[in-house]
Amino acid sequence: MTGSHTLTETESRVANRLSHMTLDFEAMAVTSNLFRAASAVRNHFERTVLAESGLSWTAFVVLWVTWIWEPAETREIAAEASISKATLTGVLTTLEKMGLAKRSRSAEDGRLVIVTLLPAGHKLMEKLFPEFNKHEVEVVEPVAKGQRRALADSLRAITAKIEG
Amino acid sequence: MTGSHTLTETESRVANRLSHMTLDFEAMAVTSNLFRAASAVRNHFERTVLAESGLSWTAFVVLWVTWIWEPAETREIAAEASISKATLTGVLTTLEKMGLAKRSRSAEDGRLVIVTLLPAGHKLMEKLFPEFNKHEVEVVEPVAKGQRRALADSLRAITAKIEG
DNA sequence: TTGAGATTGTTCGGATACGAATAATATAAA
DNA sequence: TTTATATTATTCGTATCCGAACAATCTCAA
Repeated sequence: MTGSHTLTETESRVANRLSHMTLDFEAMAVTSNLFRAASAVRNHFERTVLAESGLSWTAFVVLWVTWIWEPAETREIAAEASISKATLTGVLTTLEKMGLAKRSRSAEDGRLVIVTLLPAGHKLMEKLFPEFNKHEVEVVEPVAKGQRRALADSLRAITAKIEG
Repeated sequence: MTGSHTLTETESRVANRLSHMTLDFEAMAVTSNLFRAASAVRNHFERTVLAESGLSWTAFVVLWVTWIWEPAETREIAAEASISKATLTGVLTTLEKMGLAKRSRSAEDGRLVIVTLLPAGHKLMEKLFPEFNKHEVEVVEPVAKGQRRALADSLRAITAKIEG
């Protein structure tokens, strides 16, 4: 836990502040823990597996998506990486500066930009991704094996509901 | 889903790229969906409940933590909000500029900075938080009622494992 | 053919976001 | 008392991150 306060302590304080209101503490606990977990995992990955390559979390995700779907259109990448087009522009510039990926104009549609990995990008991902997955296993380890699919399903359901 | 590709399609592509490796797709699905969900929820909240107040997600969280624990030390707030001290400095400046909170030096320990809410901050949170919780309920709605506690517990376990 | 409307990537402005270095303060031992 | 060590918030540099405005391109109806 980041903070020094327990969940029940927080809930009781909130209840005091809003004693006249009916609040759904279970929903609160879900979103609250969702962000703590996402933030903790992201920082952990950036400080361990990704640190040696000098990649930010987002840079890695963009690289990964490109690696899987290449040649990939930027709009695809942005959607798959859950970032805006504006953000992707900056991250792609970073990846180009690092010599890992490159942009090229689409021949069919002059508006589109196509992204491919350079040799250094391929080499990096082939080394990095297995390590990354090992850390993913570690991260998920405290969740009982029989619970992991349910966890992924619940998270996917939340995303689908919002974005659907 | 943000992207146009299904999960199995992605997995099969990854398997092709790394057919010589043993990968844990279940762990991959958990972390992947964790970030999609967190990102989707955050953006949804920023575009709906928080948009009218002009608050970013982080600014809201900092405001909320302060509201609950006030008077609060900045190190407490940073830990509770899962952000670095450096980030908090900037966010607090924003909140002060908006007239919602204010800083003051601790009398006992000259190194510490104490944060309290201004009247406008109190008023805003009393109005905003119930609305926020309503959206939290909506977000969690697609997860079966009996599954919500398990979801929160799994997420908390992941955070604890990393930060413990 | 042309011109209105839609789509795409980039730019711009402003707000996070973090690690490292820093200055101020506190605490401890010598 | 003084000195070394530790702790705190801020500053600095750099990299996201997004919405809005923009220019380039495509589409399709008139």
